Amino acid sequence: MWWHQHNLCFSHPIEEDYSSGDLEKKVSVAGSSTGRGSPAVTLVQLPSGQTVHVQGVIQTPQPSVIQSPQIQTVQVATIAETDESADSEGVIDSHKRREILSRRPSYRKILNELSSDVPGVPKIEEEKSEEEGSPPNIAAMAVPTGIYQTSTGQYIAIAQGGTIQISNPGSDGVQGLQALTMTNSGAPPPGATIVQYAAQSADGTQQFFVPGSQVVVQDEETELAPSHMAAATGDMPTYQIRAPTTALPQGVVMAASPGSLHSPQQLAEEATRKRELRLMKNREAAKECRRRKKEYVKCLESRVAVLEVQNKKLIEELETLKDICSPKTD
DNA sequence: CAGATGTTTCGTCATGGTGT
DNA sequence: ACACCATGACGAAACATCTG
Repeated sequence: MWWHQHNLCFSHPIEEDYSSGDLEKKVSVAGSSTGRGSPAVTLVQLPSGQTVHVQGVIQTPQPSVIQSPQIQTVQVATIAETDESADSEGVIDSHKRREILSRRPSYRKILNELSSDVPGVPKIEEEKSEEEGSPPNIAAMAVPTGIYQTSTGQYIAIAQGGTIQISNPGSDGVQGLQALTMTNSGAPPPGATIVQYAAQSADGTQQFFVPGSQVVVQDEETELAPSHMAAATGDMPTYQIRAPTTALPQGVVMAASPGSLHSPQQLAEEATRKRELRLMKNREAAKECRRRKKEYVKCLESRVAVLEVQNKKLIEELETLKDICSPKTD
């Protein structure tokens, strides 16, 4: 909803709260427009507490910083209408809101569009390996043949020579990185456990997929409980990468050919497996989305700061020109 | 210090957009 | 048409701050 409100922010004072704390920050926008031709002064309070005065001296065709390319004025009007009649339409409120809140372009798209207009705005790369999404410590140590992310956000890089590197994106630098070597990286005997890994991480359940051969990294102690519920603090969770032929422990997600499913039980298991996989992917996607969103907000804030400086300069320039054009006549 | 209140973080669901 | 992805919305839990 917040981007719709931004559409109004230059004509109405708005105390804006990103809904349900999803954005974890507040940007207060108080605006006052004195009408046509008069400069509109807008106060933008950044989450850091800094107050930015954005004064529109010159009405340029340039879109507002906080406008998405697809501003939908109709939707804003609809929201206002919904708010007014909220008491009578309480039941359909949720559904209506969902309908009202149509999709906006992704942050990556918006930012890239912004950055193509303004040189100061950094681009969000298509591949996160260029930025903080992929910890630099992985690339610094070896040339990985594959990088995977676990369900708890850790990155696992499998390097040539069988070295597995695990890094925690939450920690900066090399501290979060742990490495281990597969002892039988050449040709593992069928059914044999390839490697056991004990990490100092306080994280709980681990699970990731390695396309092709080994399938699972499983925390034996915490099964598949959600990571935030796992109380493994201080313990040394163990992980195993198993060959697909081994009997998998409970909760292990593993691909199966759909054609081999017959019994209802197998179908149910398949459905469960698909659901688990979907949830896991969506979990990771949500994390990534939030990370992008934060980056997006940061970029917007920095752009506001840049525009503020620009604006100041223009005002000064205007004053100078005024002085030149209309010198005092006394 | 305990309870209230606010904030942050995370997982999940719903849904639109997009590629095949 | 379908699968998959991106993201807003929502609720729950953890954490922080305030208040009596």
